[in-house]
Amino acid sequence: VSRPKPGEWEEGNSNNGNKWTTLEHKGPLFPPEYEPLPNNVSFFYNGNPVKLTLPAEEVATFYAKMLDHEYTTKSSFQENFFTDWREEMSVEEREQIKKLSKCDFTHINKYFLDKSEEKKAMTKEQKQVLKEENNKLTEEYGFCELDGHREKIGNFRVEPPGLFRGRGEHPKMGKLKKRIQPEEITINCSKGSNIPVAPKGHRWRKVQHDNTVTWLASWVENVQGNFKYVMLNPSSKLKGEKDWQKYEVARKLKLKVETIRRLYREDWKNREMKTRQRGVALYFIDKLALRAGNEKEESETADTVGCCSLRVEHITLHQEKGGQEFMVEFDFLGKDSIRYYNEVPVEGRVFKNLKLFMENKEPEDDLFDRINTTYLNKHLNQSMPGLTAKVFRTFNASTTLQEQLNKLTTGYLEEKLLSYNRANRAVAILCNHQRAAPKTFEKSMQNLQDKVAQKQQQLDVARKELKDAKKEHKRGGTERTRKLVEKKEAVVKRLEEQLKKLQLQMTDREENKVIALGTSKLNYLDPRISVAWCRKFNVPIEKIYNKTQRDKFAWAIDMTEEDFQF
DNA sequence: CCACCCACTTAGAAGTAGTGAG
DNA sequence: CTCACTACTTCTAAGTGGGTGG
Repeated sequence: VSRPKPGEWEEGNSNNGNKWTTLEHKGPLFPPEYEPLPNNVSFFYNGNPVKLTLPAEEVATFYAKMLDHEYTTKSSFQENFFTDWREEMSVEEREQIKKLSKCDFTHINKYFLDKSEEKKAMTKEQKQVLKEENNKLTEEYGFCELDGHREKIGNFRVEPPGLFRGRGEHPKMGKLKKRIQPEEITINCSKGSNIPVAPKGHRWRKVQHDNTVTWLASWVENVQGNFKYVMLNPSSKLKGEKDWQKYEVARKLKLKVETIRRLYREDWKNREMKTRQRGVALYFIDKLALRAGNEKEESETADTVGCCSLRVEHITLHQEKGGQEFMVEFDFLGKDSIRYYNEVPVEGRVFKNLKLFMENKEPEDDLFDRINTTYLNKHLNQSMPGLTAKVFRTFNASTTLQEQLNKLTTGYLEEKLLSYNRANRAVAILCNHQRAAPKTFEKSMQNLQDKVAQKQQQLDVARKELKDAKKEHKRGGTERTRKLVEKKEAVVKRLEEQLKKLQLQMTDREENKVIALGTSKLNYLDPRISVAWCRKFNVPIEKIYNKTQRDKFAWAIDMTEEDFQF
């Protein structure tokens, strides 16, 4: 399939706001109907088995499946679940079941555990059959036709019902996420196309033909009232083009950033408080890659903040700390309730301004009380069309990667990769990308450690053997002893190499404990930087991007620009 | 302005498949 | 061949930011 190259995208259909001309798809795929529990599996209340009505039973299974999850130990999860569960009960059930503490889901839990064991224990052939069935569904529902191209859909399945799992201290955790009916779903496709057929006995909420948006189907989720969309996979032209544009905006910022920095530094001395706050907020966003920090609905969501929504309690000023002047200590929960902790030396003027912003305020007051993200973005847009707060993250992340990669040395492939990963981790640290340490982390480190020890031992033995061989050769040098020395030398060399590689691998793993090298960084790093680096240092692209990533970045991997610089 | 609506990107966790050592 | 572990994929929550209308 021939596609326009990124350079040609600009002139393409981006001007008029239309996202496509034709769009045809099969509609989203619904999760299977609820399968009632067999009669020998019981829910117990107050020690007695209780046969639940189907709707109540289904919700009970959601909880039962999560019994060994930390969520179920949290009181707000329990309370939210119980309240919503009771809504699904019959009058009689509601009368009978009044306390979660008297509910016993362990039998149901065991039933599902056994079931998953059974599934694991299936024969190869049975598993193959299941896989085939799944492939068939993906083949049928997982693709659409957009402007004559067959494109992969990102999420073609309707989200199944379950219990809401918020991140952090989410006030709505445990609430029932209801089953979505076709009657709630809006379909978006082109006028003349084959309209998706709703499941038997059902109809869609609405079928529309709006080509100014990119989604194929949408519905409103009941827990928070948010919109949910079925959209294309990142490998699609539509998403790829958008991604490319994002990096082009970031590159444009690179040309302007010095001017913008000069301007916000000027703002620090402005007589208006609002302007000063704007200047300091931008400084944080630029220097620390903080997120913009939109306001969010209190008590509806976890208490997290970004730059503009920082509160006085989130920073501590130190005139002097650790031998450095004007230190600001940040401690707050950001997106996904990931903790941001940082001690940063700032310029005297910034420090003075922060003091001013905090004067006569309570800890829970906004630090930047005169500004918000809309105001900030409007201001940024005046400096450069298309510039918003989030562009700084893309710009700073990509710039950091480029700088790190520019100072690389050569060596073994493993050494190059370690350096590459380190450059990536520098970005992850900048963006505060973290993850919970994997449960098996310590163990896997130990395994590597053991491997290293084993290799070291082999090496010791080999060295000893080499020494002996050399001795023997010295005593009476023959062709045979010379060959032996050569052979032993080769063995030692090979083992040394293997040991070194193992150690490199171990270092990499260790450094990867909490600093995520997952998918997050991919959102900020212009793939052309990495592709150019691979070419320059003769590293196969598969070593740094897996299949999914290569699909996503096909537009960059195909690029002809040999010596791309961000 | 502000509140709300909507569409889209970004994010870590969870789930699954593949792989390599024993 | 099996099983444990890892690497990859999927899932969906949680952000950003534009628009609109009062």
